[in-house]
Amino acid sequence: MDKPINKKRARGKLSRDRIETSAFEVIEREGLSGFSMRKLAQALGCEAMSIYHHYPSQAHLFEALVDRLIGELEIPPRDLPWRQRVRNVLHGYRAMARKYPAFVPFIVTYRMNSPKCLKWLDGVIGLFEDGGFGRERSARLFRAVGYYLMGAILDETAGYARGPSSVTKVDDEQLRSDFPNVAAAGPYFAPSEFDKTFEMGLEMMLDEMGLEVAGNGHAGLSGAGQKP
Amino acid sequence: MDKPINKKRARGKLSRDRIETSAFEVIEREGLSGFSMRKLAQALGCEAMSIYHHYPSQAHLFEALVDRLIGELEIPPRDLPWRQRVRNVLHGYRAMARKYPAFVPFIVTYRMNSPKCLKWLDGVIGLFEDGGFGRERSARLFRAVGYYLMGAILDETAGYARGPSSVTKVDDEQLRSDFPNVAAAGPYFAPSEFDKTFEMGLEMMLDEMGLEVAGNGHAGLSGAGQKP
DNA sequence: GCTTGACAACTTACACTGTAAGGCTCATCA
DNA sequence: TGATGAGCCTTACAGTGTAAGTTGTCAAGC
Repeated sequence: MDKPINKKRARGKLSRDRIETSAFEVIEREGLSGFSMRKLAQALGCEAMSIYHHYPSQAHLFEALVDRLIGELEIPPRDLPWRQRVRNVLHGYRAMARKYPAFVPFIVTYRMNSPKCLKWLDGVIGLFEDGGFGRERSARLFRAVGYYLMGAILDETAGYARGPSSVTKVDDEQLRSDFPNVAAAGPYFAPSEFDKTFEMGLEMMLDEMGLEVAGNGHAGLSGAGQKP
Repeated sequence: MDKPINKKRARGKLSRDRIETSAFEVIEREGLSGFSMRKLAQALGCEAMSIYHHYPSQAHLFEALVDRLIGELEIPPRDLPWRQRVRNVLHGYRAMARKYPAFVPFIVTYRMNSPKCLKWLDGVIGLFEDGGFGRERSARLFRAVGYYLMGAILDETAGYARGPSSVTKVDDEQLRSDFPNVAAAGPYFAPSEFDKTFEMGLEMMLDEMGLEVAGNGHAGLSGAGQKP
């Protein structure tokens, strides 16, 4: 009774752009595990299989989603202080993650290999090399800072503050009596504290790297430092 | 032709212990997304629905798996130097993750709230409080170090070194010419470098915390330091 | 030994998933 | 005008988690 005789095909209705935009919406609305090609199709007003004319598989679609997000990120210009450039890169990534929280679990487990993603990766690693640490140390610092960033966005979007995902629950009273340290730390795990905690950890790592670059004090200002 | 007339029920064959052990095996063999109740049942030599007599849902089963893993972790004794205690906790968690790499994506997105997990959490937060940072700083340092750890085990188990998960691939030649920084950093992203990179980042964070605890030098030896 | 009850396994069934294979319609071009 | 192919739809299949109901098995009480 829904669509009586309207057999007209909606030609040209779909496009990669429209599909991807809808996909983000469905993912955020239904959650990553609640997403399905059929729900996406419904949001688009088409049949599920129509999407397969634009992407050969769901994996290809998701890959396009990552590409779109990473493609919007920028590498901070070289005329900024080095430390500020690193901050900007991390904040940019984190902002993207917080814009699409439901998609984060996919992002952090996705191994990027598309040109768009590699270009961004190349820029970020280059940024670390600009710090003058040399190839090896740059690579490792990039990794270490990346670990921190991935863990942070994961916790901030899918973490404890969203409530327990476990089925067996411990109520507040028992928490306070049996797990006092957790109870005491609880307030600092709240979403309102995310920024402050993230900055603290980030500046810790930057301090260490600054120590290294400048030899002693907290410098690590700009451009390419000394190479070993 | 498989089971001709053998209608005998295998009573008491199943147990939570046996199911969980098999579940870990199936997860590691088939991957997290390849896991299913039916495959688990097959590994156990029973029907899928029989498992539901021991766990009301797959979520409950997975929760039990996390509980089992976390339950095996230990809080390092207080007579060890503080810095060593932190190292031990992180190494313990990381070793667990590397033992069940396919399960890691679930672990890092799981919000623990069972008594067993909370007990461990309480111990770890308490360990940070033993560092003498005070409640707030302890909570934030716990979080920051946790971010680093989660990101690390995620990359080491599900990360780039396992090969790209993307569908569009860039070959090595193009990588070297178009993304030289990535190509140069590549060797340091290999699994053989995991330990070294992890230690570097960990010691960086410990150094910062040591600086804070001791006031200046790299100390932060043992027990409860001064509280602000 | 026989009956009874509860427990632990099995059977069936349903709504949902991704997607392979093929069909239909229409704009474009020869 | 007829052919082509792009763009969407239909059908179908093997897989998923799990609700509901059934049946085989064993221990306890008579």
